[in-house]
Amino acid sequence: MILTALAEESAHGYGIMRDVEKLSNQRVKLRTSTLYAALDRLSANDLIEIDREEVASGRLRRYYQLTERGRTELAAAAVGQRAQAETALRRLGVTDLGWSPS
Amino acid sequence: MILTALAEESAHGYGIMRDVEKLSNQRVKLRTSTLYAALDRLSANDLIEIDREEVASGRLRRYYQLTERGRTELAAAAVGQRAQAETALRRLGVTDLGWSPS
DNA sequence: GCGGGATATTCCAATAACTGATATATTCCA
DNA sequence: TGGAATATATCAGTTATTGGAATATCCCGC
Repeated sequence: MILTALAEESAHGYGIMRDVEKLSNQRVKLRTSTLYAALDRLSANDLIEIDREEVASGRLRRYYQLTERGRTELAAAAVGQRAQAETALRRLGVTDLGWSPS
Repeated sequence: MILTALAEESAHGYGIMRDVEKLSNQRVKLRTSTLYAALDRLSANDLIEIDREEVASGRLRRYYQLTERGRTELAAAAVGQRAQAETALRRLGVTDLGWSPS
């Protein structure tokens, strides 16, 4: 979800938090401790990298962006997850296969 | 993924393991320790329950099935994940939106 | 002007989850 | 006869998440 939040344009931690909430229809709320730790791990694994740092009104803002590897892995994961979700719905016999991506 | 594995019919641990591998195109391999602990947790959370136990050739086989709650939560999660995957692909500019659910 | 919520990151201790390994036991195939 | 597949259990060690507190500014309403 963090990678998805960064798929369109670079964002900083707090912005990612808000986007992930929106993406999940408020069902997933990242704690700051989870988020910043995840950001560090994703950086260490070369899936994201620092785009730039800004200081706006005394507050630091560190913008992250997807790396090429992050882009590739997100695409692969998304294709897999979509297929898995379809399988689940088909197996459950859910007939309404409509959706509204945000 | 465990819930998805159980969406069609009840299955036992080892069968779930194989199905999850298949569902994920071999990308996710559940370790036995992960799997059986997860099964215990899902039971405790009333998402799955024991369907029946069999003894086939000296080996125990414990079949699990989704509870009504498990069914509902899986459906909700699948709808959410599909939407999230679509968003990711759209944001990445992936134009091939076809898929082949297994 | 004052409290509260939003913005923004950092760090900690406690809890939860996953990993890798080992154990047990049978069946089937080469 | 040795290895892979089938099946589950359990343990110690690592990794990840949680919930909280700390720090600081800005904006809104009252």
